Amino acid sequence: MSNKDERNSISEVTWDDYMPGISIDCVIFGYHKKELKILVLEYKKSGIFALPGGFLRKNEELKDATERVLFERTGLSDIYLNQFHTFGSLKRADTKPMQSVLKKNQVPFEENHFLLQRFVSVSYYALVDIKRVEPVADELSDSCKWYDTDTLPPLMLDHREIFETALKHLRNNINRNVVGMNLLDESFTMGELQNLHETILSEKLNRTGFHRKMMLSGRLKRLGKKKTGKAHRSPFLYKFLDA
Amino acid sequence: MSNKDERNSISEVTWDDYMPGISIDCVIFGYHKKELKILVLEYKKSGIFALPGGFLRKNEELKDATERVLFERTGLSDIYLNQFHTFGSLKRADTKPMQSVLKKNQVPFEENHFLLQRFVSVSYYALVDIKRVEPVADELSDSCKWYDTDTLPPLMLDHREIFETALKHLRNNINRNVVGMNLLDESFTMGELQNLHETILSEKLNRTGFHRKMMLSGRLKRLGKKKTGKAHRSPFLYKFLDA
DNA sequence: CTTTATTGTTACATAATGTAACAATAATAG
DNA sequence: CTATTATTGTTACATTATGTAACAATAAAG
Repeated sequence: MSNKDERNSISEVTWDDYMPGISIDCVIFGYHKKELKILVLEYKKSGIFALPGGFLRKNEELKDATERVLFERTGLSDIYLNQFHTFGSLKRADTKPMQSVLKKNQVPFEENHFLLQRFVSVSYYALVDIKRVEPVADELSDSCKWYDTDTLPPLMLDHREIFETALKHLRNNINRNVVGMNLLDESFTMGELQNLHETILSEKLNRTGFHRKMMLSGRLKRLGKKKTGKAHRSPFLYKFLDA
Repeated sequence: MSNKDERNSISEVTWDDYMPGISIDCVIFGYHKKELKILVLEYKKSGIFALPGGFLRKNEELKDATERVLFERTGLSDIYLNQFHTFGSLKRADTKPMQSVLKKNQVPFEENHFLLQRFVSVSYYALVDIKRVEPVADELSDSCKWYDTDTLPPLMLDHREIFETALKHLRNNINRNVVGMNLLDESFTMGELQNLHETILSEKLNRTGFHRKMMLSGRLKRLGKKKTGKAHRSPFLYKFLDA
């Protein structure tokens, strides 16, 4: 199960192998106990928090680069990915946070260090099964952890805006089954699916209407019943038909 | 009315002032006589067609750069703009078409000429009133013209894919009033609005249903009647309330 | 066996949408 | 002036989707 060693193996690659000016940022959503969470990095002792990100190699497809970044942080390689926006504000040109990070890491750097430039960030959101993820921090960070989206720490640069834009797109996307397929177990009860929708939308939904809509959508297959051990009728299990 | 002289004034700016590796491509939609059109550049005598595009200056906001590009091609500065996707395929790294363009233009170039690199393209679509546009070609092109989207010439690199993705996003966006607001005159009849929707969607719509839906949406204001000179009841004029 | 909690189902009201018919009216032809 | 024609605005009704409440089923606990 553990592939942490293989990850972060950028040793043979130098900054020269990367496209300048282009970065990739990822909002990695997970779901557990009625809470929507994202992965956040904390840079070593600097109190600076950031979204997981990376850069594009000169001979690499944009999507492949994103999958590589995601693999390095999560250990997963079959992840649902959605490119939702590219951020190019001049606010992003402020290199002070990254200078502070490099100092804290005692990395010697010149003014023209690769990390100290303006990056235009192509941003993706990802949906993952939180139980399959083994978060690993990158070289400059000492933690990569799940944070409840309701209580995020202050994020560096425009990363808060990136997260909020991602959430907006996720909410618009919630009717596609990929959302359930990647955030829930393979099989789930109708109640669990409704809880997921309510958490993402921050809105209570009507039980009967939700049930009917899901069944009429034709995207669910009903499996057997699930013994919950609770004192009431046992619910059916469902799974998504492939998109 | 003519501001063609002020446009294309990049004389004081050198390639050094631009971010490397990042380009901006624009799908500029217009509408005339039940036809959806886009602006396409033809490079001088090379038979190579491309979407209007440009580059991002080092001290420039991404959106400002796009508005600058649009102003240079159309002369308009108050344009509806939507960033819909960023294209980073390795297919884009093929510099042969651009080399051919430079040769045809008798521009001497080295292998490391700014235009001969891999660009990641941040792409926008724009909606404009075709009557207000005075298309102007750039230095390397000899024409910038409207083409019916049903009969586009073959486009360079992945520009065909960029156009198709833009059209998909426009179709999803058609219910926002910006679509009508920027592609039609300020006031229009219900029939003209329906024709626009049908053209964009490539689909016949029901007249009664369309009329009712538009009126119930609360986004239209009914003005006076319009004399058409035709032998039938004269239609009302409508305008969009501000979004 | 009764109670309790939650799920599945049915029923009915309301709203949205599809479709057809009809009424209004501006120009034209006689 | 009247009838005709073409297109628009409106109304009516059927169909479908959605909101809401009531009821039936049932697994565990008392």
